[in-house]
Amino acid sequence: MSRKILHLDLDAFFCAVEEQRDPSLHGKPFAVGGKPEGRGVVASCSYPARAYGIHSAMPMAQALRLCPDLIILPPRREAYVRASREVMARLQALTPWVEPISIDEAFLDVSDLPDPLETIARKLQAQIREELGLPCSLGGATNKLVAKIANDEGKRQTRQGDYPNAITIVPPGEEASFLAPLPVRALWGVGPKTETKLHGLGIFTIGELAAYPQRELARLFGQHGYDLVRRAQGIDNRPVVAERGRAKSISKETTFTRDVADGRILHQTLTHLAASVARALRRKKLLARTVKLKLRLSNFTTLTRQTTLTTPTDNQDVIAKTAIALFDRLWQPSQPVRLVGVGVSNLQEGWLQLSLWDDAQADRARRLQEAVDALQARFGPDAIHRGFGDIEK
DNA sequence: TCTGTCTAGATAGGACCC
DNA sequence: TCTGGGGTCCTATCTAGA
Repeated sequence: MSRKILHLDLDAFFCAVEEQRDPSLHGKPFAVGGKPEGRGVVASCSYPARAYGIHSAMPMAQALRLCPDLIILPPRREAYVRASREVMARLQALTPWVEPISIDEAFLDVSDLPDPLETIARKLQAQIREELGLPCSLGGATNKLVAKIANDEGKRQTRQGDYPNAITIVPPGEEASFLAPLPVRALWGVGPKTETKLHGLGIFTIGELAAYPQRELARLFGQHGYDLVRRAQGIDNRPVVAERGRAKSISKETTFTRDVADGRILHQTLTHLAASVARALRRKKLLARTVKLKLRLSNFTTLTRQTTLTTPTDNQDVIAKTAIALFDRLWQPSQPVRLVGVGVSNLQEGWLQLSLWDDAQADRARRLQEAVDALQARFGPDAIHRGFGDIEK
């Protein structure tokens, strides 16, 4: 018995939410994203804007050149998160097997429901449109990979200029033949680099990829080669996972409007980013052991440096000082910088040990730990070997 | 004490996704 | 000419310890 998997994608999601707030936007070319003068890019654009060749991730200045009348709206993330929660709640009411993959996409395993996939998809689409006023498209198949590609393909084939509201179902047994004529770029895991390499081998369609000797692809691409062939054949046994795991990393970065070569400004920016990362850690009740610095130079070269602390932290001073120390070792004074970023990884649940202590003990331990962190940030990770774990009550 | 081998973890960068 | 931000995963390389 084959599985019944749906992939749901909210059409031009940010724009659809903006249209709810201001219905006069309907039918007009508009985009949500950063300012054109501030190196901003398009996060989402309306379907009338797409008719001008505008697409997401395009620099806003370029979008404006393609469509001088383009209306530009700043992103309102909280509104999108609220709308997304409403949608996910509808999906979870239908089945517990819902895997959100981003703010506007989710997989559903509806194998337990008696109706055919297409009927389930139509009901869901109508419900989300009627109850929330949001357009969406769905793809259905026996696995996640084909459902997702079916949805992308269905949306691509609908008429331009309006929300696609597409529903595309691939019946069991037709996975490989559905995929075969599509370009390799349509396959998950094939980006610009892999696409170029595959073209170099004379592989342009998924069907050609599926028929290519697996051993040869494995030699050229390693494990990735095996995975590519299996995907090209429409094979994907991954389950729909209802619970998403804890975050593995948290990062904040910023691109300057103009490249910056002033060390003082760069240090200040790193301090602000570190504070923001620390706030995110505390909000999620997490501690991090690894601090990572990201630097992008004028020529778009991206450099990263990271270091692992002996004791995990959510202290903004420790994160800032560690990031700045990494930066000072990497950056040559007066070198223009396009972007700086601060990230943390190696995350663990925060302050679990303290749950057994009273408030005064917890407070003393916290202050002691912060002193340890500060010394470590100043003198390096090896400065103190007796960390939190050795502190006696 | 020195050297070689294996392994695990840390690090840096690349590719990809939305 | 231009290329955001926030993630995940993979690979190659280096290093420290057994």
